[in-house]
Amino acid sequence: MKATSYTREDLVDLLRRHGIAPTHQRLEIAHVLFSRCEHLAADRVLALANERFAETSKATVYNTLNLFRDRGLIREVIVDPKRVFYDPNTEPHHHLYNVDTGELTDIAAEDLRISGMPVPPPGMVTEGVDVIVRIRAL
Amino acid sequence: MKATSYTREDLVDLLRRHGIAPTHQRLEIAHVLFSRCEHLAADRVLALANERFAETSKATVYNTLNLFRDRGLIREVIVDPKRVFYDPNTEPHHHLYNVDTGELTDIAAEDLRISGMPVPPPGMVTEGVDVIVRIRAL
DNA sequence: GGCAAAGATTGGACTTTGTCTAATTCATGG
DNA sequence: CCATGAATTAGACAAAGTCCAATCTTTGCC
Ligand SMILES: [Mn+2]
Ligand SMILES: [Mn+2]
Ligand SMILES: [Zn+2]
Ligand SMILES: [Zn+2]
Repeated sequence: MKATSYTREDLVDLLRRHGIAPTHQRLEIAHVLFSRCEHLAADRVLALANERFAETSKATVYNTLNLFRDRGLIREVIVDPKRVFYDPNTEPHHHLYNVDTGELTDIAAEDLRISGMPVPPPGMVTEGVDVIVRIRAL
Repeated sequence: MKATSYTREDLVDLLRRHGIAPTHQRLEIAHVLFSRCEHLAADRVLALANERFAETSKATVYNTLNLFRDRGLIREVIVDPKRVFYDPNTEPHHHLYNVDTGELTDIAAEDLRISGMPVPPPGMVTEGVDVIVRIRAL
């Protein structure tokens, strides 16, 4: 939940370090993702990217989110069957999901200890461990 | 992973105990879910329910899965943004997900200990905790 | 059993999220 | 400035799931 403020140069640099050509649209999308530290769905990213000037298409938003995810800039959070959330924080951490409101918040990795992690079968690796704590009113 | 074999009477009873009228289609779907202890997506349930005789529609499969879920007979597993898996095992337990093959297997609750569970804010309750261990070839 | 009311099922239209494609636009470096 | 490769785009498409109005079953009651 660091509220780091990235300059345009920072973002250009970030994309370049991940082997991504820093186009206008990609920078706008990166700005949307990294300026706030929220968990956004694609439709929100599209809306926010076009808030000032409409210049980014739906196809580009999806292309870019998938690209950023493949290059390890962002991470998907699968918590709602209706849409994928994108998380600008790729450090290991977990999630608290309010099933009533759809609000998704972070749980720091240190705050939650898991013991007894299964050893992956030979020839397989553990890609990640997601913990989702679902909460609800009442 | 108990391979309990339910008779038709058992299933009628199970549905009645959950306040569900045991119709032909619901019994067939319950049979599909409880005779094998797998994690099935809706399209698989539809295919399996109609294997012997085609008598159950897509709408009924979705209606019934949602009903069974609401009444606590089955549980959803959200692990793949493309489809929901239905789990006939509603006891607390966790999941191992093979992202290459889509195979989903159980991790017994006792085998995985979680410490530091966040306390839900006042007026909220923890509905459940899902742990998904994602594994992949290589 | 027979009947009516309540409840369940159904085909198909619809919605939503996401992907794909072929055409266009853009960036770049020589 | 131009050629070339890369990125963007509109809109068609796909898949999962929901909704609806018409029809069919089930069930409680006589
Ligand atoms: Mn912006
Ligand atoms: Mn069957
Ligand atoms: Zn997060
Ligand atoms: Zn399971």
